Amino acid sequence: MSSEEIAAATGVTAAQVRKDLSFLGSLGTRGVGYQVEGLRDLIMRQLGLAESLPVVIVGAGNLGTALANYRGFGQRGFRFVALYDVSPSRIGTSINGIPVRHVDRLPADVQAEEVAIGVITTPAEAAQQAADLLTSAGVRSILNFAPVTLKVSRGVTVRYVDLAVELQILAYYRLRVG
Amino acid sequence: MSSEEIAAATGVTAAQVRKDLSFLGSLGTRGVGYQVEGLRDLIMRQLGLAESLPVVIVGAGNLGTALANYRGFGQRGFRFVALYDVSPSRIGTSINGIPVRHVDRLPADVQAEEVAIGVITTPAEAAQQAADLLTSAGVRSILNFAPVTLKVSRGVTVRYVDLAVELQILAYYRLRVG
DNA sequence: GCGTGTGAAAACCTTCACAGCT
DNA sequence: AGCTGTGAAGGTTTTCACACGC
Repeated sequence: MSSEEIAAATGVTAAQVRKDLSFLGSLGTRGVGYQVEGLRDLIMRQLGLAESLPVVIVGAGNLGTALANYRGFGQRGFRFVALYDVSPSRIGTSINGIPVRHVDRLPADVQAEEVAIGVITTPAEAAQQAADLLTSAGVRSILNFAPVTLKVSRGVTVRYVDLAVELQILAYYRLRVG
Repeated sequence: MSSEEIAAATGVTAAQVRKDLSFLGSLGTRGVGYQVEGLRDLIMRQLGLAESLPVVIVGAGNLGTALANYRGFGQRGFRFVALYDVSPSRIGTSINGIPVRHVDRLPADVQAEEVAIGVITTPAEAAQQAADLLTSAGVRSILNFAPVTLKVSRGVTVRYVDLAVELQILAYYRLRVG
């Protein structure tokens, strides 16, 4: 597959594809193109995702449930250990085969499974508590869906996904370009 | 509130706050700082979000439901008109007061309500169809949660939120920085 | 001949640092 | 005295364009 074809399939420019891939080595064959399957494996290995990375989800509401139900995380290199909540009606159930447990059990599970990443899908009010719980259990990477800025100690990486912000960005382009 | 304080609250640098705001005009008072309430209103107006922008959601599964249940879109400048699905068990119900309708009704609703933005929360297989439906109804901005690249005509803006990619980005930082 | 790999150029974005206003 | 507003510097990312290998 040529860089041109990869570009068309992914919505990036061909030059960008070539530059980016060049950082990982000379992966293509001149005059021919790239072997996509090989690229995929190499990139997964570079990300440390050759075997699945364990992930926990804090908050078993609609969004947490949506994530747990989302197929395809397996092939993308992740494995959900459990969801954590405080609501008695949720605890003890399971979603797509993933158990819902009381947040009290999170620290032990994180230790046992060597969980590297935590996802926060709680209401905004509970997000900081969730972050504190995760970091004190040893999680150093957090994906936060709650619309609040989290205070975390140095060395902890937080990535934010704010659904309203995504819509606002679209609203912006609508006026400029679109 | 000073640029320093805004920076601390949002996780950006003070210089960045000042530069960004400077593009909208001379909004602060030297020696004093910014009036946050006024900034908020101005930015909302600049984004065309002074009065709520109508949005439709295609796909009333877990993720669509999560979005519909998410409070706070009102204050952020958006209003969900309806969710659309094809499952008879979902059609006719409502989520957080937002009706779930058959996708056939989408074009008429988009026209009637002058919907500007569509959100795709369908399974991957149905996402392209959803995009075609939205664009032919006149929607020119799409927020896509399905993990596929959409083919859309020129003039249509698509923004992607891929939950697995977000985790992969975290996995990357974990190796480099974290 | 075709498509990669890559220096060099261009575009873009962030940070610096300080003059100037309140 | 304190904090904004902003040119200039510095840094990063993207695009260009073409020599080189298959």
